[in-house]
Order: sequence, then C-alpha cells, then structure tokens
Amino acid sequence: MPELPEVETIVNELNKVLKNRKIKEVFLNWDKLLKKRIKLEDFKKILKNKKILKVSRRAKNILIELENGLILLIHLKLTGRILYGEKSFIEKDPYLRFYLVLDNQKIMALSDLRKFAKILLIKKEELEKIEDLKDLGPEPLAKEFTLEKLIERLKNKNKKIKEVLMDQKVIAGIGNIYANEILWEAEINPFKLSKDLNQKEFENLYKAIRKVLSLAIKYQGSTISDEMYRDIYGKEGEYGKIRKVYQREGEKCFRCQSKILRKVQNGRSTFYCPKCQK
DNA sequence: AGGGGTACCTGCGGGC
DNA sequence: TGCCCGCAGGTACCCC
Repeated sequence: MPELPEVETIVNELNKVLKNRKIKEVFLNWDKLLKKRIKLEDFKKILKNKKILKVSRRAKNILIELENGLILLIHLKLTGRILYGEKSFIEKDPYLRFYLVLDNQKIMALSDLRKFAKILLIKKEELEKIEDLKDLGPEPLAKEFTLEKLIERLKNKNKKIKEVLMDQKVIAGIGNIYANEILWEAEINPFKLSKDLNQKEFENLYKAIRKVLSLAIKYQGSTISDEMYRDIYGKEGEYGKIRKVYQREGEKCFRCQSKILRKVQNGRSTFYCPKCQK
C-alpha cells in the first residue's frame, strides 16, 4: 500500500502519540504476520510493559523503538494500515490482525486486507544486518543523497529506468505510484535503459525525485480508491488529487494534452505520456 | 549474478 | 444474477 510518503506520514503521526507510552497488552490473530520464528506467547511477553522510545522509518519499513534495545519492525506491503484510537472504534475494522493496548487505554493496530504485511521483532544492534534492511539503497530525501550519488548508482544499470527506480536496493522507498509520477515530472520514458540517460536527464530525474516525494509528504500521501492508504486516524492523503499520470490512462497529459498510456512492465502498470516522455 | 515467473492473499468491477 | 478474469500501493523465492 504505502510508499515512502505514506510511511513517512504514518511515522510522523505515530511519534506524536506513541512516544513514552507503555505497552500493556498485545493481540495478534494472524500467525504468519510474525515472520521470525518466535512463539506468540514469547512475543507477547517481551512486548508487555515495554516503553516506546520513538518511531522512525527506513525505506517503507516502520521502526518502533522500545526500551531494552528492541525494535518492532512493521512492513505494510500492499494493503496494510496503521490505526490509532479507541478500542471500541478500531475493533470494528474487519481486517484487524494485530494491536497493542497502551497505558492510556488507546490502541495502535495493524489492519491488512490482503495479509501481506509482516512484523519482526529485532535487536537494535542487528538492525542494519537483517535481511530486510541490509541491502537497501540510500534514502532519496537524505542530505547525503546528491545528484552525483544518483548518477553513480544508475549509470551502469542495464535495466529500464522505471524498474531501477522501484528497486529498493538502488534507492529506498519508491514504489509504483511515485516511480510513474517522478518519470512524468522528469519527462523521461519509463522504458529507457538506466545507463542510457544523459546528464540533463539525470539532473531532471534527481530534481523530480526530490520534488515529487517531498510534495507527496506535504500532501500526506496518496489515496486514489477506497481500499487505498489512510493515515492513523483514517484520513485520506491528498496527493492523489494532484497526481499527473498514475491511473490516468486515456486522460489528457497536463503538459501536452496527449492521451496518457498504460503498459504492463514487469507485471506492474506503467502510466506515461508518449509525447513528452520520449 | 540477474532476469523472469510465481507465490503470498482478498476484494472489486467489468464483460459475457 | 453469477461466474471468470484482470487488477491492486510490495516483496520473496524459485528456476534457469
């Protein structure tokens, strides 16, 4: 479901409400959520009475840091949602899979229609060593992520640029919506090989990555249909309303009025303007 | 090593 | 109405 801007929004909101709260109770009704081989009873026992220190993000992963050097990692995959609020309200969610009862009686829950989401309990010191995080590329909004770093990572890739943008090992956090939006913004054809981009295109791509992702965070993510992303209070993201290509097949390009096309690429829908993304 | 296909799940909307 | 198909924000794992 969520890409970098959606996870960032969730993490910002969680930080305001979870910091310094204590976990009083744990509920889990979908065994496969827990990826690591840990007994459910042990998992619950470990979390109980632990204080939450802070919440952060790495790529599309939510990292909930607890006392005693523990981190609860949550990946929402396609349809995962984090909810926060009154138990009586949250219990009505038909896709509730996991929740924490906090010491203010509020609930932080994971709802997930398609059951792809996963939860991992790890030690802080092994954070950068675990499979899920060790191969991730740089954060595209970090200060250290310069144009030169982008070029360095893309100039030798003999793969189509859209696939490269979505590869978490190359750059972390970009998924199908924002890969499409970024390439429209940069006026680059999604099927062009990464290594064939010229200097000007790399510059445009770099600017587009920064612009699209930070604007999407400002608009608190994208909600395009009912099943899609919500923030922890159930509110929709506004970026979907100002998106340029994603799921706009057959509609007019906002730059040149040509019809937006859709093609399947790597099993995913690619939307682009055939005229200004040559 | 890296690419392609498929698996993991559920629900919705369109075509017949 | 009802069934079958394609499609959905993501990743992991298999095979070659």
